[in-house]
Amino acid sequence: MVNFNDLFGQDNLADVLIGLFMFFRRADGENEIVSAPGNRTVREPRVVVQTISDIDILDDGYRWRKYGQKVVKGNLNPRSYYKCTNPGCLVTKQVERASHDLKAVITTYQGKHNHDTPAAQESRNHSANGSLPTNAPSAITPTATPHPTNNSMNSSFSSLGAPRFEGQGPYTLKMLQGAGSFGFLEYDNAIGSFISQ
DNA sequence: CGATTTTGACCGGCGC
DNA sequence: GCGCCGGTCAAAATCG
Repeated sequence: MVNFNDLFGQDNLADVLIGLFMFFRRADGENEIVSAPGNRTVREPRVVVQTISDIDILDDGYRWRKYGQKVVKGNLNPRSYYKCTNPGCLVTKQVERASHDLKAVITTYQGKHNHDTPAAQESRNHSANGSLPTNAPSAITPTATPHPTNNSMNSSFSSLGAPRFEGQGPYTLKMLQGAGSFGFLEYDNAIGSFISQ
């Protein structure tokens, strides 16, 4: 396992974390309408994070236990399923690499942690831990400034291999140049229309 | 020795 | 009703 601190302390980090994009949307049942058919039990917030990394396991400060691995259609690479090991925390995440971009690791989080990050990392979490992350994995915010590796990594996620993003919550991510700042973009139904049309 | 990974089987939903 | 597909379980193996 590698955690962010380790990552940022090592040399191979050079290629590890360049751009990071997160798209999130709250669906915790507050303002979200989940009565639409086909949207039954899956209404937890989903966060899709794409990172550029050589390694698949990006430790975001939580502890995960792998519970499955599957090869999904449209992607040669297997997808791994992880669960948060903290008691009472049902957060899951799945990690897979982009179909043809072996450097792109797509991590999909589901649910919210109801506990603090295991006291392992305190990577400049200037924010008060009192209120847990609302819907964004705050632990993932890269602290170190990416390097000026001007890889024009504009792999637009046009037809991302991620299936089941149709209809309801198409969260996608796009890459920016992580020249020290990352952006949040919301592709509300852009992909949705792309698929359903 | 406990925790975690591995890997195949199993299950439920969906489309045909 | 059947088969495909994605997701989870669970037993054995492995790691630290």
